[in-house]
Amino acid sequence: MLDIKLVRTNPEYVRAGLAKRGMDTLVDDLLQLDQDRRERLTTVENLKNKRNIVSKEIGRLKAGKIDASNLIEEMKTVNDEIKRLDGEIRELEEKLNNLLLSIPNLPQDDVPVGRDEQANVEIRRWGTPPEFSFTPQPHWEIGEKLDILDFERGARLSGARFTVLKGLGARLERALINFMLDLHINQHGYTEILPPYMVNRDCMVGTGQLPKFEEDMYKVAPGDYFLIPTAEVPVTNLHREEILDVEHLPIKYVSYTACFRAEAGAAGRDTRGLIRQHQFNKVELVKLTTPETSAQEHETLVQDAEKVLQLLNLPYRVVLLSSGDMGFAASKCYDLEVWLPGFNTYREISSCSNFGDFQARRANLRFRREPEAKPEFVHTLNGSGLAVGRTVAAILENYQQADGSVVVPEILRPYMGGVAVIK
RNA sequence: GGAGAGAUGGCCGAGUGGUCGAAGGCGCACGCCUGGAGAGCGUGUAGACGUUAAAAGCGUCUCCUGGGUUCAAAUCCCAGUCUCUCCGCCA
Repeated sequence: MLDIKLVRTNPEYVRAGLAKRGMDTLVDDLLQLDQDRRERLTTVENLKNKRNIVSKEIGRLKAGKIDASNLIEEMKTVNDEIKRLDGEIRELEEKLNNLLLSIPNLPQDDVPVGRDEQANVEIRRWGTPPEFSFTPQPHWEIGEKLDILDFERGARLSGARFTVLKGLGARLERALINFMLDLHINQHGYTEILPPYMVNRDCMVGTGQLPKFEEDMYKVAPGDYFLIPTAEVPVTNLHREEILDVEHLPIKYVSYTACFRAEAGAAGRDTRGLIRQHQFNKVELVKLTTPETSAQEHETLVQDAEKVLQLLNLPYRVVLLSSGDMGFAASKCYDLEVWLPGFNTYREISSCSNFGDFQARRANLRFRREPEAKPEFVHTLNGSGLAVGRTVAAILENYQQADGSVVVPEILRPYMGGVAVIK
């Protein structure tokens, strides 16, 4: 959520930022609602002040057995006016708040400006795409032939975009989850969180999924629950409504969860394979930090995610997303794209974002520098470390051999009971 | 699912209609004291919003949430959420 005070004091800056996202008509609406609200607020607060003073006077008179009925009558008309103004203010605040909740974050200054992924900037590449003496297969064909991925039965159980993992396929998924968690816990200093997979509406508003993207979320029938689309939601909201001690920052959490996405707008895209599923596994990194350190923490977050790909020896590149390609809540975002030989291209496997105070303001997530200091909003960051299903796809495609078998990356073998080849 | 109890400041806890944003204690900060520490003593310790260029000051709101009664609500009424205890069910 944008800071209404920033809109008020620096509307041109906000207008310019939103223009980079391809929207600019909202600032005037915000200013008008804000001004209307403040005008009425000043009036009604003066009336309430009067009411408080007179009420105390009435109390004194009654205590002294003196008649106060004329003052009580006067207050009745004042109360009618207060009630009317309070109603108007409530309406204006609701409009203002709804509008603010539907406006995306402003891009940081070093984010490339553009309308879509065409304007993204490649930052660096790591590794060399493997050469094959045969035509590399897409992962779904490899997985089906090895009888470790079962798309047909996934569809029978649940429908399109659901997959069953079997035997060493299931084992590989589980090995990756444990490998990633161990790496981030032991080498990168994150604390593991295993959160609920269903959260309430407040959490979804806090991280920015609601109110704008409700149609992409799975809603659970009894109660007002949502299936989490990413561990970002429960983990970022863990400290909502809290004021954290500055010496506890940065807080670094790593969390494995299943993720659930309706993919409502993705009909016809990535219909085969593991790339786009309604349910998938992900290991997520989340940081809460101070404003002055968030840019640096963002860089190290990306490096922590890259380390997974490096240890698995999977070629990838880092891309800085353009203003038009970034997610709603992000102020700056790097994607990691892994090389997929079956697609002959790089595909997103991790998205690492700095949200600034955008989510913190929604979730009322603050910290205090000194015991007596005024609370400030933290900066929140997160990134996949990594999407597990896509990592399975990347391993199958990069490590495939002419005979249809797949070599297990060395670092995973201890997690696979020593299995070196899936055949 | 049934029955009951409860929700007050960072924490504990008092407060059943009127100088209550809230006693007291703990914790924390600063000062005094001390060779130093502790004890002791003193002072101070919520947040949001509005007014302001900003601060100070002032005002409004907040005692789980949302409505209501009243000139006046932590306190009375209604609805909801959450926590705890007992019973039932259950991996």
